[in-house]
Amino acid sequence: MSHTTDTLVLEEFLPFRLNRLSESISLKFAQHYKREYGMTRPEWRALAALGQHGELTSTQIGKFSTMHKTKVSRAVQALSKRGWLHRQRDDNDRRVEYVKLTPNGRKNYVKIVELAHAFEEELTASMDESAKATVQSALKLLEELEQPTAPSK
Amino acid sequence: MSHTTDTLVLEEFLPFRLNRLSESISLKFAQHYKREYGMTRPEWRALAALGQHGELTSTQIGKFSTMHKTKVSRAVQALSKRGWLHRQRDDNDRRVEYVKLTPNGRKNYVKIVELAHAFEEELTASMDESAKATVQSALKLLEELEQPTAPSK
DNA sequence: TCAATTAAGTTACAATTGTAACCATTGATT
DNA sequence: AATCAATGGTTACAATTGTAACTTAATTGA
Repeated sequence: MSHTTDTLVLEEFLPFRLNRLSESISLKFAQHYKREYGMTRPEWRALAALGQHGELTSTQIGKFSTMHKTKVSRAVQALSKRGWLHRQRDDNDRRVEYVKLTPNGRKNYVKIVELAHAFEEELTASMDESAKATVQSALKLLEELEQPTAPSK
Repeated sequence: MSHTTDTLVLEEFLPFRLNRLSESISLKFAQHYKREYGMTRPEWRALAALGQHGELTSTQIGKFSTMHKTKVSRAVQALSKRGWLHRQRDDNDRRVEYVKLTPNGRKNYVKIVELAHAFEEELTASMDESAKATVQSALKLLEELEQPTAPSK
């Protein structure tokens, strides 16, 4: 029927390309916060979610950072041990625990965020505005594939 | 100096977006070959490299599929055990081993490639041609960030 | 009110991965 | 030729992750 080839060119295959890009970029960024703070990726993500949204439950951290609850649990423990988080049980629903950054936690968050902004800027420094726009559009398009917009009304 | 914000919006951060996209898409595709062939991601990648390029050494498989040599080693072992690969020592350099698909290996490779093509088409079915072109350009731009083109001459 | 479900979060265990050490072999240096 | 360094590939061990079971608490509904 159609152009069914019996081979696949890996470098043209979308999942592979995305995976390769993501790995190499994430890894490069991870080196920064790993070297300077000994932080792991799940920890960075939990930190980022808390820094952006303020007080959150672990479940919410998982939602915002798309991590499984066990990863969240371990990341929260690790960040707590550093003294970067404050944890507080909900008195109405004692299963729930609210987590937020301590002053020290936020101080470090801010520093890492600076790192992040600098990293992103340096990474994309060689692209002109139109190239950047293309990347933004593409990301948006791809993200929409994931969650096909709910029919409005 | 510039627009240094003291928070980061995770959903706008390039490494995060790429990672999230890549994970969700790769995972979705992995379900196919995992369910139907019990194959892991490293195995699929090694298979893809061999299917595309023919006979390869493990080192070359690693190059083409961007995997570490231990991953390659284990993947090759697993595929061998299935009878999908044929391995042959180089007589000139007896450290090296050439790996290629057996007829049965190729038969299965072709089937999985069909899966892959179908998956990619279905995934991008909702995009029109111009959207697809945008995605292609963006991927190319991002990939160029990684390996800044060697100065010609 | 008191089982039976369900939810939030942790923990135990198995599978996967990464790092480093390791063989075996080849190539380079003397 | 004899040593030394480098290369292809595997293996051992440690760290990371994922899955499932578990704990505690809340909710449902008979």
